[in-house]
Amino acid sequence: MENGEASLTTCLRFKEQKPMQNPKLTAKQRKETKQQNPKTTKGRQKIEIKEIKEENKRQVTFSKRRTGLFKKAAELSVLCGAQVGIITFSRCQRIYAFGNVKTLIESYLRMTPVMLRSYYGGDVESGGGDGDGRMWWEREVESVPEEEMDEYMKGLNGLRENLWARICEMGGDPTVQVNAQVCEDLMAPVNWKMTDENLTVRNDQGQAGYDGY
Amino acid sequence: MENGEASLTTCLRFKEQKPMQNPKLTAKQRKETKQQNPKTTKGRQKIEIKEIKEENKRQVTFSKRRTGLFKKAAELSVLCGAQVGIITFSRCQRIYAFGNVKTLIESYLRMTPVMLRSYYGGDVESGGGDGDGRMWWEREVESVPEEEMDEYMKGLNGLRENLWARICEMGGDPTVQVNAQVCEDLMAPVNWKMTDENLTVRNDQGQAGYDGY
DNA sequence: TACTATCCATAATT
DNA sequence: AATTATGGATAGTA
Repeated sequence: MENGEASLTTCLRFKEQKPMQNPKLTAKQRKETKQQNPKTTKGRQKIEIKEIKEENKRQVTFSKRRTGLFKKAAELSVLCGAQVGIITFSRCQRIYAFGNVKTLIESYLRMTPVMLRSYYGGDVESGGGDGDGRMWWEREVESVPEEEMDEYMKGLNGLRENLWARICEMGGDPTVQVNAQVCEDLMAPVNWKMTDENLTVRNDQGQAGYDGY
Repeated sequence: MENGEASLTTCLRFKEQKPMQNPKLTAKQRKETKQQNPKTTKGRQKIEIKEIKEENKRQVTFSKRRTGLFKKAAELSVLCGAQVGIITFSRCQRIYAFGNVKTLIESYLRMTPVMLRSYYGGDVESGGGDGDGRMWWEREVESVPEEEMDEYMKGLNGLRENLWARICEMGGDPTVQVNAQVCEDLMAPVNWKMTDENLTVRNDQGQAGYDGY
């Protein structure tokens, strides 16, 4: 740990040589003495990337860095004409989302081949289904021959279960639907303005002025 | 446009006073002259946040900033014990994703009340369904009374269409399923290591060494 | 919350 | 791709 020791030494030396600030001085006095001794804080120090234990510090960091992350995402989107969506769950499962998350999720799922598979029948029949270019689960109920009806029902039922299972895979009671206020079209592709209100999505009505973590 | 003029002036002055570098010098010679004249480039300059027109420059910026964004997301996740997922579509609809996107999407959808509504029947019946605490679409086919079967079928069929419609809402041919190689569990909560291979998700097999945008 | 010194991401350049 | 100098994000403090 030569590195750690080195930075510790630096830190101590700093403290010994320059006591940060005389707490007895008023703000005005501090401002006046700035010219002679401009160093009033240690400024930003390097931190190790590991979980922050202190609850309060962690909340502050989460708030600051989340804001920074969303700002970077907005810049990336504008500069490069890309769509960017971010979903964040804080420790206490509060959602913070950035971008047109709903649309992006749908695009994402559409490009994910595992989405629609029959629960009972294994993989979706490849090659376009039953001769008319549609998958079996795309056919009208009325077009299913009577003799295939039972199998079709089973498949459809399984598909429904499978979809629901996928949605609820994370656990928890599937019948409980948290009534989240979900922002959906936050980010215009150009001239997007960054405000905390635009960025932050809350599960409940947090008190104003308290970030809520 | 005082600002633009000012920065232009600055730029010109720099060029006039300090020609960046003599192109005739070898790398070794440049390194040796560093001590006398340390300024060899203009370094990072301030840019306006607007769409980059030059294709090549935009690709480079997208690659750099995407990497930076994902790194920030990883740090946020580790420092604050939060789950973070990012979905990015480049201009040419190439997916780049970060984090356990699948899981986060499922959580997100679970907290979104609009997910499951009957296509025909309007809203899901509130209050727990038909007396056994389950929604109608959760019931086994076998438990549906004969006289309700037709309506049930219609509802189920509608539900299926509704789900699929939601998934495909973005447009495009729903039967086309791009075989995306989707990373699913990229980010361990702690000790997560940042490598380009871990971060980048491609829709196709790009040539090695070419970022592909 | 606001400030400030520091450090890191990245625009420009090779 | 690699390098360098700058600009902006942010850790620490008040």
